[in-house]
Amino acid sequence: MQDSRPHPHDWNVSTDEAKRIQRRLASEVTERALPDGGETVAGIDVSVRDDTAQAAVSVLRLPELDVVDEATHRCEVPFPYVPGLLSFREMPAVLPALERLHSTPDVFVTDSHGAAHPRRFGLACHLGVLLDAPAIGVAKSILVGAPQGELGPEKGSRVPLVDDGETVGTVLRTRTDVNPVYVSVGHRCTLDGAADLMLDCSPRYKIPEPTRQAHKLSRAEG
DNA sequence: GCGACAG
DNA sequence: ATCTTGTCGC
Repeated sequence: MQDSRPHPHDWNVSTDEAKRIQRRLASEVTERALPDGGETVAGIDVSVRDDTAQAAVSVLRLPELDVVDEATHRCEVPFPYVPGLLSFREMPAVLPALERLHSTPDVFVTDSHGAAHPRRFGLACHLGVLLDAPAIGVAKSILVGAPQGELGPEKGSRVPLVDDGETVGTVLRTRTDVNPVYVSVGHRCTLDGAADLMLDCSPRYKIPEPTRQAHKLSRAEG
């Protein structure tokens, strides 16, 4: 992936400014069909140790899920962890890592929420809008909303994640008898399409292979 | 005021 | 997220 725009965003902002930015950019999230065919999916994750963040991106090709590209970037964390403002903590480390890729992924997947967020603008949305590319959020726990109805125990089972009367995500069982993950729209995808793709990316583990690989890479030293 | 709260 | 050993189960 080649160099993106010079100053996509100023990350040194107050929490109030961050919330205003989220509310403004949330209106730019669009829903549309995901590209189909033998695509490449980039998993993104960030690990933090002693105020230093290491972002990692692992690009996998479907349907085999072979790793075809990787990149990392380390920097000081510029923002504390505040529920709802995760993107302001992790994006500064993620963007430089993306610029180091040798290819341009078709879809981006983050280990966080997209629209399943207080202002409907989680990290997956922020990434998708800044890159203007398809993005999906896959979190391991709920930030807002509640599962609608009971989720079946079988792999592939799914129920809506509803917040304030609005479907903001999908509770998806990627492994039989294992806790589900929470999928939500980041940008340029439909909720069902996102859940379908994440299921295709989880042939063996609960966590989709792209973010699973990125998680390992973010924890690796270097 | 109290509890909840992605990573 | 991170700090951490052993342990139950396929």
